[in-house]
Amino acid sequence: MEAQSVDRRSVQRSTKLSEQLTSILREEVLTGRVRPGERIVQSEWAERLGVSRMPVRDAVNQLCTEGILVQQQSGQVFAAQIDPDDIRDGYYLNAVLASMAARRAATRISEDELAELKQIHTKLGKAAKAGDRHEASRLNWAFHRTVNRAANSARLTALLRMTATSIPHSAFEMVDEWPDLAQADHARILDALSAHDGEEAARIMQRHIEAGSEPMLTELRQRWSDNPET
Amino acid sequence: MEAQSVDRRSVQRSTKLSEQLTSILREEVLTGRVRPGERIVQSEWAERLGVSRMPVRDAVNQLCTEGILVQQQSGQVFAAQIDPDDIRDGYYLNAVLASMAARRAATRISEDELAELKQIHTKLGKAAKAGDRHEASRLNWAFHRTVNRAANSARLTALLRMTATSIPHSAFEMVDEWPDLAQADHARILDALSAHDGEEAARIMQRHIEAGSEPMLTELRQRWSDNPET
DNA sequence: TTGTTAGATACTGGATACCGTATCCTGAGT
DNA sequence: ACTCAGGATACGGTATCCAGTATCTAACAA
Repeated sequence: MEAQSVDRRSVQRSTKLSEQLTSILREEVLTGRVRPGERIVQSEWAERLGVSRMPVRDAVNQLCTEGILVQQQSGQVFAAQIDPDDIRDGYYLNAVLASMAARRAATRISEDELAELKQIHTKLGKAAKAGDRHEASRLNWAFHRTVNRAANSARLTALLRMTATSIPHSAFEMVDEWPDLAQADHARILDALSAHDGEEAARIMQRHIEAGSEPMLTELRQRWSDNPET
Repeated sequence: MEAQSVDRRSVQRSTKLSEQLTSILREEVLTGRVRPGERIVQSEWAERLGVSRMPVRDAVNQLCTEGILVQQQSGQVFAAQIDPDDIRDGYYLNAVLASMAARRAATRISEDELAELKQIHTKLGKAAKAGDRHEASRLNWAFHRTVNRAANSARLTALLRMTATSIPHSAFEMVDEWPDLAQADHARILDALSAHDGEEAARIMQRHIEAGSEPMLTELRQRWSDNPET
């Protein structure tokens, strides 16, 4: 809970300050540094982070709609109680949304986008062979982002963004056998998209994401049972 | 697009101004009064609605995370293109979330909450018999809200709130045979919850919501095919 | 001692004014 | 017709201020 002011000059022009604060606060709650039920006071965090109240306000609002924070009628805001089930549901929901996106992408995807997807796919294969996990992870996210973008739905994109917040970006670097499984799934997804077969694409995508999240969930269950009450 | 300032004194103390504005703006976009792709300028809407920029800012942010509005890197905000598939997906997603909530409610629900649910259920039955559709609709929402609350997950609640925005509150008053179907489903859900059978509750809940949305979706498809390009 | 009430305190939502910056638009010059 | 410079525009953020309300505290009454 010590001071950790935000360095504006470093990232500035790219990201909005309120978004940085959203990430910081979300992390604080999700990692338990801010305890469940703890009250969040805008002005305190503003001072602590060395910013004005407004971007904190925006961040708090955002996290309330994400369900990371909870606002009661009085207006006071508290850290939500997040349990393993929430994480599990979050992953599953992400799979459902990604599957919807794949279905829609199949009917709308252009040749250019297919080509881009194939390129990412082969690059990912090379990175995996070379054992470059970081690059593989990056390309994996690029693959999925491209499919989601091809779905061409602002609403789906927004919901995916929300559910994705519970998934660590480095998640796939943890699992050993993941790259090979992913490559096989991606290939099938690519086929389904090329054939414009929405149902097939949706089916594979959902299984793909659920399978990918499984190792992380067991890992999480492990940690939680080690440490039942924080 | 004419002026329609907000009357504060009417609802005031209960709802935040920014939430009222969120509803208004969402409605404007969803009904097409604000055309897809049309630019949203905070200060214009602030003046039009007779409020300051700030609550408009909050509303715009909220709608961006809902995917009703889209913000591009430049910072400019535009009305999203919402198509029938988005609505369909929204309903389905709502069913998935409600099903998750039911599963969790089954394991956690208290005797008090079960009693409350039963009370709502019987009241709904009476209202339906009496042909009071408005009251029946209200009680239906109460029923589902109670189940969702029993799930006791801030995160699920938040996501449900988001998906619910695409569902008109009066939706169920439109469908003739709905009350009887709903009563039967609700009874089975109640049984599953009483027996603390999560999987059963989840299964029925999902089918229940999907079935309930079907008539509205055909209605929507109808309207859309009548009027293919707004 | 316990319960109630009145006052002090603190925090949020909102209004207002202002600044720096990035984008866009427009028009002049080539 | 094209490019580029400069102005207009709008957004994010800061700083203050205010009103309403919720919570806390402490005195007072039962």
